[in-house]
Amino acid sequence: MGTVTKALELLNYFSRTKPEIGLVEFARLAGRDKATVHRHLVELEANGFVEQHPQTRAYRLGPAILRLTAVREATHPTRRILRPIVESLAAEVGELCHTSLLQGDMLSPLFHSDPMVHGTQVHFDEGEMLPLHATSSGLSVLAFSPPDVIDRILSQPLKAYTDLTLTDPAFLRSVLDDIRQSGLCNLDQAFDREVSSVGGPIFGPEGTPIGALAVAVPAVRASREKMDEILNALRGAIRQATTSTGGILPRGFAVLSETPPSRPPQPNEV
Amino acid sequence: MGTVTKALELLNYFSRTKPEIGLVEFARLAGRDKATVHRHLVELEANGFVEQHPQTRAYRLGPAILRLTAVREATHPTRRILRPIVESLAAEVGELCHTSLLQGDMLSPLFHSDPMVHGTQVHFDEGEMLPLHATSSGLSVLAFSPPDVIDRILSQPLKAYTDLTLTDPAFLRSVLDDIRQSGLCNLDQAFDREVSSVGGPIFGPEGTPIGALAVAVPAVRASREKMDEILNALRGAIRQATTSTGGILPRGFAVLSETPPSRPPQPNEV
DNA sequence: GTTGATTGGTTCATTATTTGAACCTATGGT
DNA sequence: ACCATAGGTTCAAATAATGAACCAATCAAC
Repeated sequence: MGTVTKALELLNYFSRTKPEIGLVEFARLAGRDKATVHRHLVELEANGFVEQHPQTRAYRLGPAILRLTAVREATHPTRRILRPIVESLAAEVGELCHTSLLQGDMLSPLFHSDPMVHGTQVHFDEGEMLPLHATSSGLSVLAFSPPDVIDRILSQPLKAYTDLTLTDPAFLRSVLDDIRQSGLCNLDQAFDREVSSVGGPIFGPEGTPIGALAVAVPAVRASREKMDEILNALRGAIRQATTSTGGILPRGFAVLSETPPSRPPQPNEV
Repeated sequence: MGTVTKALELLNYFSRTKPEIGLVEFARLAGRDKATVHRHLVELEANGFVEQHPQTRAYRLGPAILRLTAVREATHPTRRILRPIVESLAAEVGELCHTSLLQGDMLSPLFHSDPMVHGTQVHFDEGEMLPLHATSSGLSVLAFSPPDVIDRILSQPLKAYTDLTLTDPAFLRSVLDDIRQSGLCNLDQAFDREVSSVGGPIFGPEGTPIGALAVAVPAVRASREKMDEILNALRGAIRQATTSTGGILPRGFAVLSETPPSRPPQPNEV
């Protein structure tokens, strides 16, 4: 592992619940020597990726990332476009909805929207990366990814996040086949013991997935009817998210998402 | 210079006008060997800081920065708070308004808003860092910075961006004194030959500047009356930006910004 | 106060990583 | 068929990263 990666990995320890981290704690988290971590933090700070609280001397994310986001969004406005789609989907189904972008072999959460219409909410941490094999977002992305990606992911050890996480490669392949049929993935308590989720892929300009859109529902509220309703709403949001970010839906996908699942085809329809 | 810095500096070559950069061009820009740059890009890509266009193989900013921005904004919502302030100021004065955050000895642009009410606009590149000595934003930040920072900045060679850039340390110190009196800085064509600008500091929780808010006006439109009007509007925006991001105005500053410059004091006023 | 525990930070000889000239391959233009 | 330019790789030489030990400051308990 290169020095650059070691330094950049430090940034991943920041999260919504841990926005400031001290030197010694960083060294513990990263399992590296204090001196090494300090050098890395100094370099990150010099480049504005972290900044130091003047009093506590703890480190937090710096202004450089905000500027870089502004630069990327100016020409490639994924975030600006996806936000209203996520928000209106969340409002429509009344549940927490989130979107994430493919980053290597994980999904990098972009943001979420929680309409807060129920007493219990799903906890969602924007700092936590999502695995491809154990989330509805991840599996829906994987289903439409090139075969070599699928082979690579399924050949490595698959971590079980709960007792319901699917870890058998052969069974996962059959799940991926189902997802390719329906276009979406419904996963029950595979990543979080109390959450049932529905996810679908957002496609890029080459017709391959660049990210995902998903709805997370507390398992206690996840009735069959509710999940069907969410699946329908999600289908539309997926289409919209893909086309408005400049992506193209793969051939089969467009057809599937045109057909409302519960509506029988009309004979005279054009 | 450490390896981490060399890699991170590559990200600074991206800008609104240059959102994708190829390997060889990167090597030219950075003045480093192609092999070195390639290794750095591979590491940045592995961490999601850049991604590669599948067809052209050019590199662009990656999804990791979006996630990190989301994490920072969740607990430290500078961007979300400053946006409406910048937008309403831009609408009020009818000119391009921008905000930037202090990052080391430079200002890192956060975003800008252009109301587009005139035929000519100021060009503003979010990718370009702003120097402290040659911009109204920078000088207003410098004026309220600790003496050791002022000494450090003024003792290093000061680049002249135009023939009107102030580069004499002694004269700059007198300018800083004036800025401390008025709270704001009005600078004419010092960074861009065709732009006149007015800037003021945004203060952090310790009463030291964390960034700046500024209005940029095409020099041809920069009449005395217009600039005075802008100065007044900016004063209010500065107060609002500082307090709503959790900062505190330094002692003298609060008083100054209460007093409209062109209004004579009333004798019976409390 | 004094002690001890914890934190941020630094030093420098040892060690491992980064570096870059040369090389390979693919593509596009003439 | 040729040249120019692009992305990417190799491996010995050069350089930068590493970490155990050390220093200083802070804080809580006694």
